[in-house]
Parts: sequence; C-alpha cells; structure tokens
Amino acid sequence: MKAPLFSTQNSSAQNGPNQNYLLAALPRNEFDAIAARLEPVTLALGQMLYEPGGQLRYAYFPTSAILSLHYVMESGSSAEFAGVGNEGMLGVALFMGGDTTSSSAVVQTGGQAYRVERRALKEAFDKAGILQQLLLRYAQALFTQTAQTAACNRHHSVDQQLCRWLLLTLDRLPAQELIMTQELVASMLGVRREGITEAAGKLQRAGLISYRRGHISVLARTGLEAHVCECYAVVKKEFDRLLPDGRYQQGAAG
Amino acid sequence: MKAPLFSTQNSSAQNGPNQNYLLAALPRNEFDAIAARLEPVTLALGQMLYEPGGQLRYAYFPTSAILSLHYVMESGSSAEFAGVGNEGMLGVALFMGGDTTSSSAVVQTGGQAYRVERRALKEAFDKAGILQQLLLRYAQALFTQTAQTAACNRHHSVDQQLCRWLLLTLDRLPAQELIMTQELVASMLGVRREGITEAAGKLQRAGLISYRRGHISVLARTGLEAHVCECYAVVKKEFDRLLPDGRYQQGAAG
DNA sequence: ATCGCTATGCGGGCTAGCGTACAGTTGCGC
DNA sequence: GCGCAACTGTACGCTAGCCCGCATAGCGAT
Repeated sequence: MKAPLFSTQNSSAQNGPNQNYLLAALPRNEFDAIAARLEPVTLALGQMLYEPGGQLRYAYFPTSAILSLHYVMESGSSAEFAGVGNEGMLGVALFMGGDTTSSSAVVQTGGQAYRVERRALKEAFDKAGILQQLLLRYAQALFTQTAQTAACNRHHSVDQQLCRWLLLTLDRLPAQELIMTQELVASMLGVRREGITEAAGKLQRAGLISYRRGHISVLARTGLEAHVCECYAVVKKEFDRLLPDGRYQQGAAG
Repeated sequence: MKAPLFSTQNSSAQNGPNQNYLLAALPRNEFDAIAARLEPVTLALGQMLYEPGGQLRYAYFPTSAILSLHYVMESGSSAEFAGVGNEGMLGVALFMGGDTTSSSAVVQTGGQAYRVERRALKEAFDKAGILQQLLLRYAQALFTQTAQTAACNRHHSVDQQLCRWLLLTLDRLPAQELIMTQELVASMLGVRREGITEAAGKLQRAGLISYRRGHISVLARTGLEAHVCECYAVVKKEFDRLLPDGRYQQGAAG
C-alpha cells in the first residue's frame, strides 16, 4: 500500500495524494514541499482517529476514506456535525491554534488517507501560501456545514435528515453503495436505530434506495433530492463556492 | 459617542477598543496599527448586521453589545448557532477567505462595538502576527460552540437549552438583567414562544430568575448551573482555553 | 387616565420521535 | 452447512414540543 511519494505527478496513481482535492489544488512547489511529509494510511470502518480532549498528532487528508466528526454526550448518545471526504481534511484545530478538540473523529467509510504530523502541517500553513488559503477556506466550509447541521437538527424530520446524510455521503463516494448498518447511521444522526429503520423503509418502498444487512444502495438520486431539506443544497453550494473543484489543478495557483 | 481613538492606552475609557478582549490582548504595535482603522458604532437591538448571502463589508468587535449568529430556514423558522460578545468578533469569514456567509447576524443586546473594513482586517491578518493567532483561535472556539449547539439541539430539552442560553448570555453581560422578550429568546433557540413561556415559568417558580415584559433577571446563577446541560461547560471551557482572559494584556505578546 | 399595542399565560388536540421489548432473518465464521 | 451473533422489522405506550386560538395584563404614548 506504499504510495509513490517520490513521484508527485504520477497521474495514474489510483490513490496518490492528489486524489485529495486540497492537495491536488496546490501549486507544484507547495505540493512537493508537503508531499515529503505525507504518510499514506489505511483507515478501517469504525476506527477512532481523535478522542475528545486528546492531543491531536496528525491531520488527515482522505483520498478514498470518509471521516465523521461528532460529539458524544455524557448520556452516551452522539451526534455528527460534519463529515470529511476527499474534498477536505481532518484536524483544522491544528492550524487554528488549539491542538485539541472536544469532539471525536471516526472512520465512517473505510479507505485511504494521507496523514501529516502536527508540526509539519503548522509549518506549511505558516508559509502563508496557497495551502494556507485553501485550508482557511476549507475551515470556513466546515463551519458552514456545522452551523447548518445545528439548524437542521432543530427543525427537520428524521426522514429529511436521512436524505441529507445520504446525499452528502454519496457526494464523497465513487460508488452508489455504502457499507453501513442502520445502527451506525442512527448514531451519526443521533436518533434511535428504529427511527432509521422506519425512514429507510419509506425510502425503499418509494424505490429510491435498496438495502440489505449493512449495505445501502442508492437507486434514484434525484428522488432523494426531491425529499431532502434545503440544508443539503446550502452546504453543497458553500462547498462548491469555497473549495477547489477537484480537477487536477497542479500549477494553477488559485 | 466618539471613542478616543488617538489615545490607545486610555484605560479610563469605558468603551474603548480594549473593552474587547481580542483587541486588548494585542501587543502595543499591532494594536496601534489596527486602532486607526477601528470605527466605533452603536448597535441597536434587532439590527441586522449580516444578511444571508450578502457581501460582508465589516468585521465587528463588540465591547458592550452582544451579537447572534443564526440561520433562517425557508419556512421562516430560525435557529441561533453561536453568540458573539466582547470576547470575540463577528465576521470570521472575512479572514477565512469566503467574503460571504449563508447565515444572518443580528444584535441580540444593544450596545457598542468597533467595526473595521474587510480589507483592513485582511491586511492586518496577513501580517501573521499575534492578531492572526488570536483570530484563528477565536474561530476555533466559535466552531466548538457551533458544533456543541448542533449536538444540544439534537438531544437536550428546551428547559436545559434555555439555561445554557441564559448562562452564555450572562457571561457576556456586565449586569444580571437582559432586555429580551420571550418571543426573541424563542427565535434564538428556534422553538415556539410558548415553549419559552413554559420553561421560563418553571425557572421563575424555582426562584432562579424573575421576569417582566421584555426583561429577564437572573436571581440565582448557581441554580441555573444546576439545571443546565453539559454543553454550557464544554463551550465555556473551550473559550477559557483558547482565548485571552480579558485582563489588560497590552504589551504581553501571547 | 385611558387606549391600544404587544407581551405573556393557558388550554386542547396532535404528531414525531423516544424507550422498551421482542421476533424474524441474514450472512459470517467455523 | 450449521450455529450464532448481529442486523432488521414491528408494536405499544409515552412525552415533548408543535399548531392554533384566545384570554389577560403590562407599559408606553397620547
């Protein structure tokens, strides 16, 4: 699972660092500078990357993995407030100044990522180049997503939120199927498992998705879009506005 | 209402820029540099400072005013996800890179603030000094507050959330009384006005607060602390950890 | 002092989502 | 190909908070 670190322009690398949009958007010199510090890691479903209150050692740039930021209450119940795919990075606190967060981060979809040590990230950030711009804009997008989640949690039904969650996850996934039990989805959204059974049942009866033990397939994306609350569009629009678009942008500074 | 801009060290100024903790924590040279660009403004209850999607012209550093960040849904209902007092600033998007936000900002408690133009803030931020550190740490604290609000909205009762909101507001206020109708509190928390009537009634019967038309007085802060959910403590702790402590720190670089 | 606006109090019916309990079923591991 | 753990389906009562409507009361302006 060694990635070709020495070859920064290997466009045939299925899982090279430039599968991550933020890294891919860097100009050549900045990419080369940080590439030497990137370490490929395989992340397994359920793996906990950050524990509440713990020191953060690494930032993670997913290429195929999807990560989930959530907060676990004293009662044990939890709620996701943002997700991170290959459009972004985990660990904004590292360059924002606090080296810990009060939230947890777990792997929601297994896959690959590149990690970089705290100090290396901070040094790269402090060079005040394109990377800094990209990371700040990404942090802004993450903030919007979190704020929208707060509002959505207040006002929208579980059905709507499930659609939102499915669409956001789908956008980060190459395939139309996610490996995910209802139990896990429930803990992401912070509702009971039965609530997801019911909501997913409705969507399946409507022919929009189909699922079996631990797998959910999206059959009709447009159908989900018709059921979802406004929150999905708001978040998506903000991401599109603030982030590089995923085209291979090496050398294009901005 | 002119503030003594020319005198950067006028410690007798009741409403000088150094009533704002972020500004007060700047070392002398950085303070002087930005002080020339600060413009005192009086903010009235209910005034809208940012409209969703609009271009942001100014950042605001409250000294006595309290501002509220919230999102208004298509249905018209709304939900606050963070508040800003003299511990912070409004407009983190200005230095994060997006010059707009999808959320609204309104004045929750009338008072004074200093505003600074977009460009001036960006220039000061890009000097990569203490101001940059402070603003980034503040953005991190704001993020934590927003994430916590998302979780709280999901899992805690209106009673608990009212306690949280009262305590957070109180922390930003010199007095024990807030000018605020139940209707307004309701729109902050994103619940019905009757829900607040009921919750506030309970607190009043318990002798913790007393209120009359448009005024809420806190009688027993410790009582509120006994009723509040964990979210208050989490947010407060994170603010204490990340932010300057409000002592007059001019000259102390960090 | 009175009027009128607006804030607050209250009640009744309703629904979404919770807690709990248990039954059915699938697919993995041996 | 068997067993079993784990995932999914269903049901029932319960409560918080919603929507709606209307009654009362405080406070400011005339």
